[in-house]
Parts: sequence; structure tokens; C-alpha cells
Amino acid sequence: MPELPEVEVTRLGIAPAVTGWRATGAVTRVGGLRYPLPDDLGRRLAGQVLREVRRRGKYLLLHFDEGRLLLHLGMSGSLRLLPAGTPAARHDHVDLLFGKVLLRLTDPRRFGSLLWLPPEPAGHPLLDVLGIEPLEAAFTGRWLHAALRGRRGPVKPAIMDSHLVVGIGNIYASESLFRAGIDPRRAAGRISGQRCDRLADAVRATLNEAIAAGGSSLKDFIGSDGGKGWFQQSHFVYGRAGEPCRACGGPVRQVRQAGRATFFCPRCQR
DNA sequence: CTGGTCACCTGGAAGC
DNA sequence: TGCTTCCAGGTGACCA
Repeated sequence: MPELPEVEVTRLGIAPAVTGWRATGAVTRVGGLRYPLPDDLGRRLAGQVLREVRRRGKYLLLHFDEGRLLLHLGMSGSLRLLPAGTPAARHDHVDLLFGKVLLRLTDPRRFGSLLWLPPEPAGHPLLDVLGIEPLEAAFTGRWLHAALRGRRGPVKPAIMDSHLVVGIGNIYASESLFRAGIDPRRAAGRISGQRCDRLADAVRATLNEAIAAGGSSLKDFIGSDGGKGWFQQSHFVYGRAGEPCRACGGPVRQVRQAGRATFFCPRCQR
């Protein structure tokens, strides 16, 4: 489920409910996801208070007294807040227990990750290589223009490179480029400063709108369907190959870039 | 360094 | 109906 907006909506959904709560243990039902799970997770967490839930790119960081849980939802992961004792279903791999409630990590494809990190300011290889946050003020057209300089490959895979800028997944890459009127096949390093301004604005607007849309269903996180409304959003181009462009009516095209499906309107995007 | 491909895993949809 | 094939929101390892 998760690009940056979904992760942020998850964060917003769980943080008010569990911040300040004391962990009472954990249940693990699988040996590992992308990486092996931390040893003795329940014993390690028990007694520690969850102080803060942060996000970095598509990662969530649960800050406890003595360290941090680094969590990634991969391609199919979700995190829900449920009453203690809620029976686990297939793919419910980890429960973090907080007395009367639990945080349940569900992830059919198991591309997600869950790692235990020492407290700040310790780094971690997965975090240290991450690029700029697109919703922070430093992410500007000027920054983007400089970051893309010298890149000869197409712009769409470039803006999905988490070493450059985090959080822009396959859906919002296509959507942002549509909003900016930029052809996804265009060489990244050959986009003018002015158009980089537009692209940076488009990325910000796209992500913020998606967060706002997901945020409207935040109450779903306390219940059974974690953030269900999210994938029902109507996109401008993503998943709409052959359908009429919402701006010009021409057919939306689909191509493959770096192994991923890209959608765009050849008339509106140059 | 850059960019492309593959692997990881399961499930749903489409095709035959 | 049932089997096969393809595809999916991420990303790190590996290769040219």
C-alpha cells in the first residue's frame, strides 16, 4: 500500500493512540520479513514507553526509551491498531502489545522490514543513504534542478530514486509528472530550472493531497480496515492506459521504465 | 557514478 | 472449472 502518503497517514493514525503508552510485549508469527526479525522482540520492548512515532521517507520510526523500531511496509504491508486479543489472520506477522491495544503488522508479500536500532543519534545504513524529504522546505525546484544535473536517464526513475528524494513511489511519480506537464521519458538532466520548479510543486501538491485524502479516513485505523479508502482514489494517469486523459481527452499511454509501469499523456506531457 | 535487471513473496486477474 | 501466466504500491544487490 505504501508510498509516502500512506506511510504518513499510518503514522498520523497510530501516533495519537499509542504515543506515551508502555509496551507490554510483542508476538511474532514469522521468522523474518525482508530481514530476520529482532531477537526476543517482546522481551526487549516490554516496559518501554513509546515516546514518538516519526517518519523518514517510507520508513516509520517508533522511538522507545532504549531504542527505535525501524519499520517499512514494503509493497503490501499495513499497520493497524486493534483491541488486545483480536485473533490473528494469515499474514498477520507481528503484534506490538500495549496492554489494551496492539499494533498489528500485516504483510502478505513480506517485502517489509522491522529492525531494532539504538537510540539517536546512532545512524543505520538503511537510513543514512536516504535523500531529501519532498515535503520539507529544502525540497525546491532549484534543489531538484541541481540534483538532476548530469543525469542522462529518464526523469521518472530519477525522481523515484530514494537516494535523491524519498517517498515518491510508482504511482505518484507518474501523477506528479502529469501535473507538471513533463514527459516521463525526458532525460532528467535536461529539464529546465523553471520546469523543475513546476515538478517540485507538483510532487508536493500530489503528496499533500494524497495525505489529506487518506487522512479523512483516519478513524479506520481503530477498527478492522486499515486505510481502505486510499487505493480507491482517482488518479490522473496511473492505471488508466487507453482511457481518456482528464485534461485533453486523448488516450493515456503506458510504457515500461526500469521495470515499472509508467503512465502519461503524450499530449499534455512534453 | 549511472542506470538497468533481478530477486524477494503472495495473491488476484486475465488468458486459454 | 482449472491451470498458466502476468502483474502489483519497494528496494537492495548485482552487473555493464
